[in-house]
Amino acid sequence: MSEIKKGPWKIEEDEVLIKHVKKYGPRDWSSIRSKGLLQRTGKSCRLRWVNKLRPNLKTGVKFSAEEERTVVELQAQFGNKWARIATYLPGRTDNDVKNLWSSRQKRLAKILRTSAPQPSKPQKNINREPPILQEVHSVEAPKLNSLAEESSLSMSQYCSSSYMNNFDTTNMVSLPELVNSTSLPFEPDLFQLEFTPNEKRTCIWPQFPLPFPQIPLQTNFGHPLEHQELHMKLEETDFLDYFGQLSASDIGNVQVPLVPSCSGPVRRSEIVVKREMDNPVTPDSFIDDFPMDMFDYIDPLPSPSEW
DNA sequence: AAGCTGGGCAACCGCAGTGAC
DNA sequence: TGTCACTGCGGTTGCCCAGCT
Repeated sequence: MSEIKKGPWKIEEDEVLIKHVKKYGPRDWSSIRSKGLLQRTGKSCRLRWVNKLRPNLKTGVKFSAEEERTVVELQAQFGNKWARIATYLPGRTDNDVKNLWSSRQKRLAKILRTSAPQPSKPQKNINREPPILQEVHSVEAPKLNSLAEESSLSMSQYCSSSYMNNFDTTNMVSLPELVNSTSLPFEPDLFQLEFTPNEKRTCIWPQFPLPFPQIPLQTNFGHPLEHQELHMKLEETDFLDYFGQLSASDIGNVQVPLVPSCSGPVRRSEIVVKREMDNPVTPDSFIDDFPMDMFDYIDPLPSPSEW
């Protein structure tokens, strides 16, 4: 048997493959080699067909913002089930979706990495904000990208964000933890942005008793908050809107479905707004280029101006 | 102009599921 | 029931090219 050929496909090879599929349908991939038609493995032939030769593919067409949003939402829902996600995007292959996601994560990681303050020694969750919040404080305005039209997000998107996807249910974060800088559920490795697919993910707010713990919240803006005040402010934010008509005391063990909802408007992070004041950049350009899940993460926090 | 870097993309690899025997 | 071949999927790698220095 001749050597197995690898590497880029030639036009002639494509033609042979197309002929085979026309004749026998998209199957019997192994027979292509056994018949001596091509020196490619069956797997290689199938991959070539699925990713490049199949009809109705959007080859060379960039993902639209809508498609990108769909990918983000479905990834939150299904995890890294690229083939499954691709079925929701006509003309897109699992490889396309996978590459898109990979690029997106690289882009985000770079934004976070390049803007991160370099600590002299790693400190583990001591008197610090969640790392992501720190990054957001200092991040520089990136260039625009296709996510530019992202302007409103829901709390459910927060729960379905890729950040949250980093956590197994064992890593669920409570709201008090989120706002309490002395108790952090995050690990520095979060910035590796490696995900743990988990189809049954739910966003659980374990034991969210109100009023909040008697720990003054020390923000980056130097505004200690008493829990009652924070409670009041949180109620004013639309983050509680997510929970619909639940009273605050009902929120103790809410399980939030990960399917993104179309709930009401959610403001951009006030933290980002604060930072914009410190480092004026064009607001839109600053906001718009962030991966939407970055805002997902920080949306629930109340506005410093409201404190 | 040359070298470097990063993003996008195509293709390969390894593993798992499934069905035929 | 076990084995094998085939197929599908997700992770990873490597190439190409545009933009930057």
